[in-house]
Amino acid sequence: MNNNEEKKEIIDIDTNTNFIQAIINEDILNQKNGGQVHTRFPPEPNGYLHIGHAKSICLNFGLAIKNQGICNLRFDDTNPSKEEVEFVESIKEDVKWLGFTWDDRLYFASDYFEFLYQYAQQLIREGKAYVCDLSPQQIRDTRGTLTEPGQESPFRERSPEENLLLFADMRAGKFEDGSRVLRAKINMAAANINMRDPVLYRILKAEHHRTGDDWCIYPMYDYAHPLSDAFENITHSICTLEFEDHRPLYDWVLDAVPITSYPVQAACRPQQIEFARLNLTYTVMSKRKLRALVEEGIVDGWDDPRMPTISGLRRRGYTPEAIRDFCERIGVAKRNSMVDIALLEHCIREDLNAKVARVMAVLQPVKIIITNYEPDRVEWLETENNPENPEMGTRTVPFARELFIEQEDFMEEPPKKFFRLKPGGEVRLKSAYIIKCENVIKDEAGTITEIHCTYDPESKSGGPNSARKVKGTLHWVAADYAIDAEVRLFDHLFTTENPDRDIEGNLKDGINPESRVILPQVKLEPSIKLASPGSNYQFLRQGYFHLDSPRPEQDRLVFNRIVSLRDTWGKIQKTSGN
RNA sequence: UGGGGUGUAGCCAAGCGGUAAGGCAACGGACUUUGACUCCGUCAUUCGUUGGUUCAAAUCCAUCCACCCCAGCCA
Repeated sequence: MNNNEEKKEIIDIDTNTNFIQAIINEDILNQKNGGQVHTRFPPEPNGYLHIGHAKSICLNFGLAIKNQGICNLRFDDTNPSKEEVEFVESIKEDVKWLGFTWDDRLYFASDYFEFLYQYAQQLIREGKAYVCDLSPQQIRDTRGTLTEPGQESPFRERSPEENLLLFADMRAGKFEDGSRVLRAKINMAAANINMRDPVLYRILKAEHHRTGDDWCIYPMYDYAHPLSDAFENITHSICTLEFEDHRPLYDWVLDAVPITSYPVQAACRPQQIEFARLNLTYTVMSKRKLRALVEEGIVDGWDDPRMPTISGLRRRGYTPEAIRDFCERIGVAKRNSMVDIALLEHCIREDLNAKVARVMAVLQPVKIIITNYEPDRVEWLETENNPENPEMGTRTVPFARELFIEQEDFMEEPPKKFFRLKPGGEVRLKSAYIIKCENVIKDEAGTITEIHCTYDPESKSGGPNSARKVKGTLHWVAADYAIDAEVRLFDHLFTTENPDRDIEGNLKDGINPESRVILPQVKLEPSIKLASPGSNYQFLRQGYFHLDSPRPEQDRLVFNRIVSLRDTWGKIQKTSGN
């Protein structure tokens, strides 16, 4: 077996290959770029990151880790009119929170402005770029159409000397915004519109969040990006599908600027590779629409727990592990797709099920009186914190004469297979006793105020006679020991699976009116007093909940529902029309 | 109508000439002091279409069809 075959075998062990990893495997085999893998995550600091960015982050950092390579964090800050420091800080926080590190490899395209300027001068000297005095409208008018070639600019044949002077004057601020640009001299008849003498630099008298007013001309993405990649020795420059048409330009720029002249020692020829961005059912992902949700007050902010932003998911209670697992499972390909949000929900349930403590919480309480239990008696009963993980130990919960159970756990006239409390029926109270419904008390309006039950003292959980089986087990809380809290139930933000396709006009029209339901009077077992903000729990039989970090307007505990438990009974109910 | 992409199950996604992986969802069943979890089972005779090459095609060739992206001095 030769060296290459050995390597191939090692690579083949990794079952999680996608087309990009396949390219990398090939590159390593061929010792392209010395077999190194160096990627970058290059956000523009013009907004908050969302789960779609998480896919890119996991891809770029993940590929580096899997291939013993490195990944940079680079801010693509070439358009000062849209960018702010606030965004660079939140982006750094989100990447870190997701569990990735860039060590000392934090870069900004703006750090390269001087080099980029010098290379532009070089392009001018070589006759590969020229200053064009056409207005934006004129440039548009002469670019041609999808089917017709463009027309050459009357300034296309300016001499390098004149171009150099003009470009220097652009930098010196002698011209108004929009009055001149630097253009690459490529081919106005190219079938690919990006190659029809694209703009390399524009005049923008705007304050840049890092370089202040040092510059009034700024490089365009198509010029800055390939060179930034090259300066940083990026081997695999991964971006989304819409840049496929830009790849020839990416390569043109790299060809036009000789590698030997780089400010750093570079040995890499970066390769642009495009993949399909993430779309999720029941949500929107475009920055424009997310901003609209915030600005129109449809949600509370960028970190509203219903938002698909990283900060929203974090506030909702999603864990980095679950999000990384999700990104791993959705795969990477070139086909435009729409991932079912049920997969994300599966990932968070799986993660939390294994590691989060159980607690009893009655969301919509109704009172139970155990008529044969002494009024002043209280028993502290032991119950497991996590049946999936006995190492998490046990705690005690108080049992007394007056309890709360869930309203929906009692029905006077139950349907078939209702394994809960009903007149004359028995249920087990989790980790406590079997009780029997004896009597239902109502007010004048006919609403149930109390349910009178008796308990079977022999049936105590863990006791010698606890083996007696009844069909249902309910969660409960002792009334006098209950802690009050507010609970926010979250559901899909939109009612339609594909809001981008289905909603025309007002986003509001597509919003799920039950995307947030607030329950102000939830009863929790007393152990919850120990909970610290940001911690996650499973509320028994309900779902996974996250203790919200205190906000100024919050004067009590607030729990966000991350996701409900799977609910087979609820599904049966729905389909049977009850 | 030009150029660039993509079509494999309800949703993702492997597959790269040798007879359709895996996950999610769904549906049965077992277990259950969470109607959860777990477990077991079912779920593509067929890969956008139609032809062709071949002993053999999701894989190669041709044809047609559908969908996505591109005419910013945004990224």
